Amino acid sequence: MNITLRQLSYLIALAEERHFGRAAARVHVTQPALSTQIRELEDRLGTALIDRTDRAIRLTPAGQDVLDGARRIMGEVERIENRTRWQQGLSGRLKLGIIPTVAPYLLPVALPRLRMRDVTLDLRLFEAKTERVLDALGDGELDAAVVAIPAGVPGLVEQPLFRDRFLLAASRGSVARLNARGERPVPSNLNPNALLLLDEGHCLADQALDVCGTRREATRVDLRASSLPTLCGMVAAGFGQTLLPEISLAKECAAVPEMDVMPFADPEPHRVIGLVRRDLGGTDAWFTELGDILAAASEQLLGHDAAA
Amino acid sequence: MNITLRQLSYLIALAEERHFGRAAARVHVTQPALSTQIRELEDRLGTALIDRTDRAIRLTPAGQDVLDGARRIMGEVERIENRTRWQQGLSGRLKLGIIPTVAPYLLPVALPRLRMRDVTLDLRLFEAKTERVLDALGDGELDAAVVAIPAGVPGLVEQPLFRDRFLLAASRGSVARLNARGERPVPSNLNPNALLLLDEGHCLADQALDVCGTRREATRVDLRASSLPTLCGMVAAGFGQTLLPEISLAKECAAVPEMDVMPFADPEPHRVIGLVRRDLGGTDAWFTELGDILAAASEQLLGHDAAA
DNA sequence: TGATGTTCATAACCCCAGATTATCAAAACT
DNA sequence: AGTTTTGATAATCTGGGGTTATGAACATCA
Repeated sequence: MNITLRQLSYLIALAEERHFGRAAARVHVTQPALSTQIRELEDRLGTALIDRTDRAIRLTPAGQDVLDGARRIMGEVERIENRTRWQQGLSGRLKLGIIPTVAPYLLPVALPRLRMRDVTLDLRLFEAKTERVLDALGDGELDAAVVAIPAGVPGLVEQPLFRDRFLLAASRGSVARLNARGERPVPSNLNPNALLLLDEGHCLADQALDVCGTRREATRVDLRASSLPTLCGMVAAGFGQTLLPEISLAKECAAVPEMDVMPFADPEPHRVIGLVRRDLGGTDAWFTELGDILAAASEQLLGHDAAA
Repeated sequence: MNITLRQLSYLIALAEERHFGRAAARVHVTQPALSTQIRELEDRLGTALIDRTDRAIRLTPAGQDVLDGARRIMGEVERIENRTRWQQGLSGRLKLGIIPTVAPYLLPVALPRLRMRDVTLDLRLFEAKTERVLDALGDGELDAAVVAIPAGVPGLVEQPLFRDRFLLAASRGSVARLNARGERPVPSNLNPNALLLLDEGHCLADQALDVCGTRREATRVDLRASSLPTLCGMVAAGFGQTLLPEISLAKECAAVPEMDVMPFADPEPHRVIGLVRRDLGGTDAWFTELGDILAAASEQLLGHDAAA
């Protein structure tokens, strides 16, 4: 058998985690798989690379030497991938992550625009909560992702796409009553107990809690929706009120007529949706190109220029 | 799927052969296997690497770029293998090629000596004619080989092991008759028609023809042995005479008592057996160590110091 | 111009490398 | 001693990558 990139990448993971189990998790395999690959690398090279005498994993001198080479090799591999993959702009396969509170609204508008730009583009979408999207991005499973920025993860490049205002959503009656008073509501004055939120892990829920100055414990924990349409349904049924991102309005208001929205008082709370990618130092023409298309889509969707 | 070293090595072969079939042969796979790997590399990178429009294979600019990276990577891989594999001297797995006119005589003496030196050594032997041995060596399938030197192949390092004299072998009667004359035979005076040789491809046959100043066509082409024991049997049965390497004498003379040998007149014809390896610029302690053991074995076998 | 040969791509099938789950053994805590 | 943690080993299954057979495109030649 021959030495493989797989073995080298496992070695790197092991050297950095100093633990077989964690290293295995990092490269998304089970611990025995990693163990055997390391062992095979060792007898291929005829040398022990890992010092197993001690409890703590440590590299032998030879192991350190191989590790250095492995790092150079994997770096060169990554360089190859990045130089070639995108040098001809936005084409080929593109794996894009996107959060659930944006995807169903932005994509129907953005996808036709992408298709218009390049019919050969093979787009693979990955819809998941922010954390999983960013993990996948960090692992190189995704080429880029649409999330709320700043993501607060080092090593990522962020490009703002649009400013997404939050609006108060409630039943028609409640909104009419508020309107009658003639003043626009203030987020921090909302009754936490009547505030409906998305399930845990959705950044929108965190952002809503943030702008309201509330903690999750103060809210109705028995009523958490796993998607915005569900949440809107609950709001319309009079279970409470919530914050809706502007990007969802057209679709949700049409789908749930018993719900109404109204803007908050200035300064209006909002989130910024951006396109992020790993910082690889390569050309980023494709990245800005993709960003432009998505921004244009949001502009069409929001009916105005919401450049963040 | 991920990019692999296999794909990169296939790309290098293809770039150098400029031909799918030949490149496939070079890496010891069939043409479809190489084709699919190249294709997979291409769609992994999202770019055409090979310009197939023309009849002649050519790399696209991207292909050239990837090729450069691939070369760096494979170089680094090889460096890793050579640095680690032998840094602790002669141990671990050792793949050794050896020609058939040396193997059965040298090995029985050399193997115990190797084992004595290091019981952990996992020795894999490959017995084949010179050409195949050198091919395997060049491919990196072998770590070293025992052949007649100079091998005439660039990029190989040669270390002489011993001087192997050729002696005239014939039936007891013939040898007795020659001895009676009181003079030692001269190779170029042998009757080509009575000269028995090994099958084609054995370097010993070429060397015998060389020292006799004869061409193969002049010999009895209907009597070619595929091994020295067979050849000795033919000689003993009175079919003709041949040249035997000194290293084979003890064994063959004992096995075939009806055969006898006598030395040639000075300057005695001979071949030099050497240990060869690829020139990799790494440490060669293991190489000289192995050479020393083999030379000592030959010394024991030939009963004298035959340092070449 | 049709026949033939060369060359790369594709299809169908097969096998082993490498994954998984389950389990063990040894060391490090209670 | 009992429990937990961690890496190694065993048994098993699957997909990547191999092979052979065949197709399609193009060049070459009678």
